Amino acid sequence: MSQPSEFKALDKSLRKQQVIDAATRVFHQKGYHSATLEDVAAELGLSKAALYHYVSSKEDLLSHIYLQALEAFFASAYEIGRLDLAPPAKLRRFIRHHIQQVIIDNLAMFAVFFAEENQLPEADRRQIRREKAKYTQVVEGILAQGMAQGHFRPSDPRLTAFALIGMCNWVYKWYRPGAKGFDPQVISEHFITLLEQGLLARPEGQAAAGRPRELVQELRRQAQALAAQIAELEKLC
Amino acid sequence: MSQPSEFKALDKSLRKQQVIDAATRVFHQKGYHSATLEDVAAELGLSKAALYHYVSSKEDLLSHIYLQALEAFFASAYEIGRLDLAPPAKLRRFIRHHIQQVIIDNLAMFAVFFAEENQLPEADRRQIRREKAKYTQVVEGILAQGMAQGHFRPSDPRLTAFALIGMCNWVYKWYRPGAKGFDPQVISEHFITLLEQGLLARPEGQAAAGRPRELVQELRRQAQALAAQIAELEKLC
DNA sequence: GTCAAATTACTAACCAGTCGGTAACATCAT
DNA sequence: ATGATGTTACCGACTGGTTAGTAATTTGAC
Repeated sequence: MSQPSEFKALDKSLRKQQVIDAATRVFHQKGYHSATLEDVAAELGLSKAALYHYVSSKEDLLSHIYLQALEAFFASAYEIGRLDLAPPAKLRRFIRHHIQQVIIDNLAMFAVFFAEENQLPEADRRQIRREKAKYTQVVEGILAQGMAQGHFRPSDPRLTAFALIGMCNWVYKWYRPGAKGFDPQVISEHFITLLEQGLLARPEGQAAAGRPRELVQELRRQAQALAAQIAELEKLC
Repeated sequence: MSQPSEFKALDKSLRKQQVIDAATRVFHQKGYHSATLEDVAAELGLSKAALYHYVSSKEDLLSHIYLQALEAFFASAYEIGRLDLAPPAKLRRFIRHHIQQVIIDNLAMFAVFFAEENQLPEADRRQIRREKAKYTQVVEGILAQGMAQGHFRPSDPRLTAFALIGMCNWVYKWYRPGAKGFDPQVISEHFITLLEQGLLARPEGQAAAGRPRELVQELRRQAQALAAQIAELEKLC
């Protein structure tokens, strides 16, 4: 019968997942190179040699972590990008998903993902870079669409995407699960509001003046940026 | 005489700095643990043993990098925090300084700083954590002040500080000096405008300025208003 | 009894740090 | 100025500990 062997197979892949998860925790805590396979084995109550039943090398272990991180990235990103929603709503969904389901649900995984890219062989590294670029492009697409439809203030979509993704990814550096601290939902909504509304108080921008001289410089720069945006748009008309 | 010995001392500390800089580059590229002292020595055309004239251990080398990173952090942060400026102007200065003089001027150093904290002994780690908290508090202070004075929309200053710092720190992940890509000044001003104004188009959150033609008109109006503000302020200077 | 899971015991490579030494140069008493 | 004495900057060769990966062997579930 194939039933038992399927059970076996399931068992084995389940165990393999446990090995990967243990490695993720250990690599996160000690760093990929400092961590030994004995550490990983100890985390599971196994001997080092037993790990080689499930993975072929330490590097293979790291590759698996990266593959799963990419899966987490793209689990819903594409669908959100393709949803039939107005860009602001799309963006809100994306941010909530990225902060909560991607980063916070996989803290250790992304700590490793962001830290150990250079330990991978060049071929894998190139793939990772491509996939990251794709992810940025999803955000860029939402932003560009929103600007074209007049929902968002016009600005360079790539630079804005970098800002947004950086703000969200950085969460892995300071968020600690449990107990006191910020709730994932609170973080998401705070970031969404900050991104949409900005910092400045709405009613009047007048009191916001520092020294006139600096303000003039600042306004001039804004004026230049505006002029560039106008020029660019006029080409399209 | 003490003159000659002082010259010597200067020479030695200069060489030591070269060693630290080389280590920063190598640690950045390969990671602290993967990098060997032979790699660092090769970068300088020296033998491994020679390094021990300038530093006492590999870990000591890493400590030096962290100390210098903290210096870079605080070189101007405190002064900016204490300046007699309105909070929005203070914040703009801070962001420009952080992106350009802290992160971009020391890319490799901060790549190491953000990646290798766990390789330091616990005592050093605690100090680093304290200093980072202080740095966040400078930003928090500016934000809280700005909210109290009605310049900024009220919100949790710590969470906003995390967002801001994350957005700016993340630059080290994608900024590549030289050639094509974004200019440090452009990045700073873009982030400042995004943070202050937010993403949403000004007049209404709706599709008020849907078509490019209307958008151009809207931007022209903004430009005129800006020009008027500039003219008015220049009279005061 | 057989096969998968796991173990103990081992090897080969690597690397931080040490040691003994050398060449170049400075210092200074004579 | 000279040569005795010390110092600085460096090197090649080595050591001792560590660790990825392997081989031979045991355990135990069905």
